[in-house]
Amino acid sequence: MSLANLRTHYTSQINPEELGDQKVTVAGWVHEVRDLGGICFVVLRDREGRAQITLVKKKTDPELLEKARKLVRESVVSITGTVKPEAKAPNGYELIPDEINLINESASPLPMDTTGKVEAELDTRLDSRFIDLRRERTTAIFRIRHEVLRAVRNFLTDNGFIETSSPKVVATATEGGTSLFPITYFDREAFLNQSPQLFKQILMSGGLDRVFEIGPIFRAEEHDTRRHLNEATSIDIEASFCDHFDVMEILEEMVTYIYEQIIEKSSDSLAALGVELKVPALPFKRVTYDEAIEIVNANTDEMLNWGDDLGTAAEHTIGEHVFKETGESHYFIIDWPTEIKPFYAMPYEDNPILSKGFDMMHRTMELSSGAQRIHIPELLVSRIESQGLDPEGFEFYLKAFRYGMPPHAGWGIGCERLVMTMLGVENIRDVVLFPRDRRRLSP
RNA sequence: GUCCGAAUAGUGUAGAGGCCUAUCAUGGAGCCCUGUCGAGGCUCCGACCCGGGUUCGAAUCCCGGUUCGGGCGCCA
Repeated sequence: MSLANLRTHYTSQINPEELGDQKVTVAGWVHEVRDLGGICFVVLRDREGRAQITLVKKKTDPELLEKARKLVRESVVSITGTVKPEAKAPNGYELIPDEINLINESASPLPMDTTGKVEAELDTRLDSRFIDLRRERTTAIFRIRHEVLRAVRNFLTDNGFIETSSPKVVATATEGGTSLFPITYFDREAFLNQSPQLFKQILMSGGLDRVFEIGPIFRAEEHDTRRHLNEATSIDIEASFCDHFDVMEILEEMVTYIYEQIIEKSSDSLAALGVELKVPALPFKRVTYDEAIEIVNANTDEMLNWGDDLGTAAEHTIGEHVFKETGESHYFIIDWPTEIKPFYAMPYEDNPILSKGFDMMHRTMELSSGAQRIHIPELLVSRIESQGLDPEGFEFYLKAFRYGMPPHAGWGIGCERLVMTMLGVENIRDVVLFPRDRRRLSP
């Protein structure tokens, strides 16, 4: 038996002028039942919206009316009825039912409210994500995330990038720095990959020229903040015959394109979230590392020395400073000391204590980091060594540099941070369906 | 990891040693109600995180634990 007869239309597809007096079947969840005595309203919710089913006591089969009154909220139903244009009804129509098919009754009470009357805490919502997703606000976030990723794919594809995938199970640490999750790979130890970095660089040696990847990254850091996850989604690119400034332009253009696309395609979701988006102005301000240090030292009690990394407080100070000056949330920090950037960041030829690494910042947090990469094998080996790492562990990677590696550059941007900063969401877990953090491993 | 804070019906909350037989909202059960759209009215149901301690008496104070939230660190 086909289930196609359970639904002919989404609620949003019912146009009362076109479908007036016609029979339709809608399927979804019982959002609410409002029984006024002589008249009873059932609100059915599907992914696209809601429909009001109206049963007038005097005109309805008593059995059907009783069935409607007894519906348990959040049960799955399929309802067939006649579309009746009605100015008093939400969306300008209501459905006069012939048949109410109770497909799966919900248990009661619900783990949380779905109507927006009583807020639930994030932890409660994540424990019952399936119910949380039945709330308009939550769905809106994930609809927008989908459009963000679609915009990324469109933009990068249109700019000559090929979508690739790199392994998530790897033999060795990719970059040093962060801790990795060890796993068992048959009889060997392996790790979950922290970044596609080394693999996308190898693809440059392979001549793919411009690649991108959207995929999971794993970090075993025991961080405990509103903007960190142990499993995140990274959007990465790598491009040959480019320097860091070239890929910074690609990055800022991509970000503005995404904002434009979300405004165009997701106005309903933005409205549900109460967010009014402003497209960032191009080009993003370039702040040098030296200027960043000065801003922090001039505006706070903190005294940073040249060579120090920028902490959370420093990032906020610089972000607020740039925002005051430009009215923009996005900016770059460039010309970082080589020593505090990863080994693969290219030092400036004429001043090797500075690197061609950059960070792309939002007022509130770091969104992306990138660099022109070292393409010269000898230099790469000496940088690996000077960061206290063993080049032998990187042989699979270094090999690709000895047989014709073009100069190249790239970046990675955190998908969740991009979405949360765009929507003004305060906790990164809000923009992940099933977040993995220091404590949460289920659901 | 560390510092600060919190934990009360399914959900969100009030509560400052006896006023607690624990507040309110939402929810659930039931009744009334013909235009609701956070419907309204009435009745009922449902909770003090765990373990010690102080006290005549603890939801309330103290100690330990657990869990959650926030800041910082680590990191992107």
